[in-house]
Amino acid sequence: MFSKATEYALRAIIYIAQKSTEEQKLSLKEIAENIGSPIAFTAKILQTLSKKGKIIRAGRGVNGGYYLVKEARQFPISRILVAMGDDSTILNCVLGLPNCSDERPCPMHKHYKNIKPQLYRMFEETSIESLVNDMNTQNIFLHLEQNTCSKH
Amino acid sequence: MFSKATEYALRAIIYIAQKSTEEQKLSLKEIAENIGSPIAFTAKILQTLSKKGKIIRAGRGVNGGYYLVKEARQFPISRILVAMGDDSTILNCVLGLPNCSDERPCPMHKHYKNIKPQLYRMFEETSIESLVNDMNTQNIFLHLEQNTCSKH
DNA sequence: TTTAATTAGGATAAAATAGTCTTTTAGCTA
DNA sequence: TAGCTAAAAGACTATTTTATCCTAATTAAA
Repeated sequence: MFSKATEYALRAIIYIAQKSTEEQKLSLKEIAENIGSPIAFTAKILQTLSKKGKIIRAGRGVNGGYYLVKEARQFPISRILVAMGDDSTILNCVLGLPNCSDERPCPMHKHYKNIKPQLYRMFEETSIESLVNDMNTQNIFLHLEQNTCSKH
Repeated sequence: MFSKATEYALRAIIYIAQKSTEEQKLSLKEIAENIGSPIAFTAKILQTLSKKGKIIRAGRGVNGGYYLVKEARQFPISRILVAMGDDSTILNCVLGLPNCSDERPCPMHKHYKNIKPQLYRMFEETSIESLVNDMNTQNIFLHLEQNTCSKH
């Protein structure tokens, strides 16, 4: 559905949002390890989320690291997609046609027209904060490991 | 949502399904022009849809070209995604996590769990034939041109 | 049986995506 | 201020995706 970079970005923001404060920054290493992403690639992504997305900020030097900017708790998840330049999935026609609309529908349009706004709203109306709240009150994690046993 | 190759494949199958019969085959050139895809790349895609997907067949030589295999009219659209190896979008977790499920939900899971089956069913329960029927009875096309004027 | 039309298939190229490595910059602390 | 630490930045590499080109194989028709 999204690029690897966007998947890592979504996981990183969720991890940072849950664990960081301006006083308790998270190192690149900690973040990369806990979201299962390559460390140097993650650095690139975090720079994008900082510079373009203004979702996180970085402190350098000793006790440096990344933390979520305060206002970002209210940001919708779509903000991450936009920062990563990867929001076409929730905006475009299934067949990739440039003019698909109710007025000029493609063959898939009538089937997708009720799903697309749900997808859009999922990313637009879910805030970073709400995900963190869910994680803090329910049994929700970023499960990285491959599930080998049948019971858990 | 899908790769370029998959988008071209979906458009190609829809075009072929609407216009071809075993007696009226369509040339590569005609198909590529009408779905707005690069001709040589389209050839590769049509080979995949023929060899791996068994959705179309090709006749070579004079009066050769592509046509939909008879049984393929009943095939679901998902068949094209599978042939192109691009069905992960309708199967995977939004965050790309390998174990995401009702039992081990990721933070986005509860928001996506009602949308994903709709997406899945859209491709699984819509047949190639039904799209052609819609196109033949309604004002539905593969609109390729960029829409410049405001009225149409 | 030659010729023209047409797809098949392999080699190659270009662009985008994914990922690494090295040097520079900034911030903390002794 | 010197020295350590961690991110920033840019160069570089690898892989995948997108796309092109050329030759071979196939087939119908002249």
